[in-house]
Amino acid sequence: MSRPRNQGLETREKILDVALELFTQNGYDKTSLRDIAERLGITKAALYYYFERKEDILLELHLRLHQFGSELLEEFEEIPDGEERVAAWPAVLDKLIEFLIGNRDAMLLHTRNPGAIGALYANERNRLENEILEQRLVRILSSPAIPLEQRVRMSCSIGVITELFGDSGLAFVDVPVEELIALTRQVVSDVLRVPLS
Amino acid sequence: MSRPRNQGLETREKILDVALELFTQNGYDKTSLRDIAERLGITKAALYYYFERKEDILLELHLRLHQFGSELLEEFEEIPDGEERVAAWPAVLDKLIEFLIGNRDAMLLHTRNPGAIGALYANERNRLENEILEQRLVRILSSPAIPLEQRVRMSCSIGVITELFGDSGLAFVDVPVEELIALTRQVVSDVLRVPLS
DNA sequence: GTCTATATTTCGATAGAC
DNA sequence: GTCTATCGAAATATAGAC
Repeated sequence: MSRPRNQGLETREKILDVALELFTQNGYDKTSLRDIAERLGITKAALYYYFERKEDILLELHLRLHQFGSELLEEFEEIPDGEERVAAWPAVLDKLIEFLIGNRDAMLLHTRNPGAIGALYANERNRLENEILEQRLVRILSSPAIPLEQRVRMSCSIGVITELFGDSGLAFVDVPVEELIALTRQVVSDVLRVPLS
Repeated sequence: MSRPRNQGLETREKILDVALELFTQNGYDKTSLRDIAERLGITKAALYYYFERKEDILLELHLRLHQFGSELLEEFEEIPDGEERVAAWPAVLDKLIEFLIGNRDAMLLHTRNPGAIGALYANERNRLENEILEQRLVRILSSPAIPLEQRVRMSCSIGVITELFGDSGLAFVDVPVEELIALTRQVVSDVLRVPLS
């Protein structure tokens, strides 16, 4: 029967939601704290109760993706290097597709604000996590246990997915999502030269 | 024997060159007119002699790409719709690869400044040209004379190229450019399910 | 064509009342 | 938790001399 005490947390989440939308739509630099505040019906100053700096809002949105990437890599790294990883790669792509569908805005935020995201490197925790994630992916794609051509194809497969569910998707808006996914998986299969699950 | 009177034009070109570099490197919003002026050894105010507004510099850089895209589309549109266009698509990709290699900065300018580029939509001429170019590409990729799967593959092939010569190329810096191009063409060939020239 | 000087605007951030 | 009011910095843009 107690009145919910989490209004603060709700407001904080709303700030992040609105910020994600505006940062994605209009760009981080061109989105002022005033824009965010007005959308929420509060004032600019109120935002400073929840976030010390504007950058901290972007940072929190960014670190969410680290979580997904890290978990995905962790699963994959448990697989022995070489042929087994090549065989397991399609499953990684499936999970990536699923994630991109559910987080289009979050992905757009990054692809459309590389400068602002890059500035987050000033944050020590973020820089460290980024470097580790990149090293882990590059290590996977640089393995001598996998032929160069196959590694290029693994990289290309990521490109195909990000393209179709990113900018280029405009031409196929009429195609049902499920059919588009099926076609994507088919193309990815050809890129990897192995059938998907 | 007459002293060249085109110093103005040369300065104008230099402004565009420096602007392209700084916009690409540091972002459009984070590049001030002062930055550009100082690099050229002139003052901020002098820039206003050549360009009425900062945006006009970006606009001129942008419209250059319209030229390439329009010419590429024009060639392709002369080909009869259907099988013949499917057969001609690989040649389009070759030209695209060649262009991307020779204009990496110009491409980076766009991919890294979607907000600023998007703001150019306020310019009537630019908005018109953009819409026409997009319509022309969408029309090509929407043709009922080409099976859906093939059209998706045509779209994906663009994605593969932009990916490998864009962000994802980091993992293969040690691979010679020529070899990387060869591998790219091989993957593109698989995506399209036709051999490249 | 280029300069100095300045007007004007916008934004991130802070202080303090309620 | 939210507000009003304001500061300081930086950027775009303009005016007018040379």
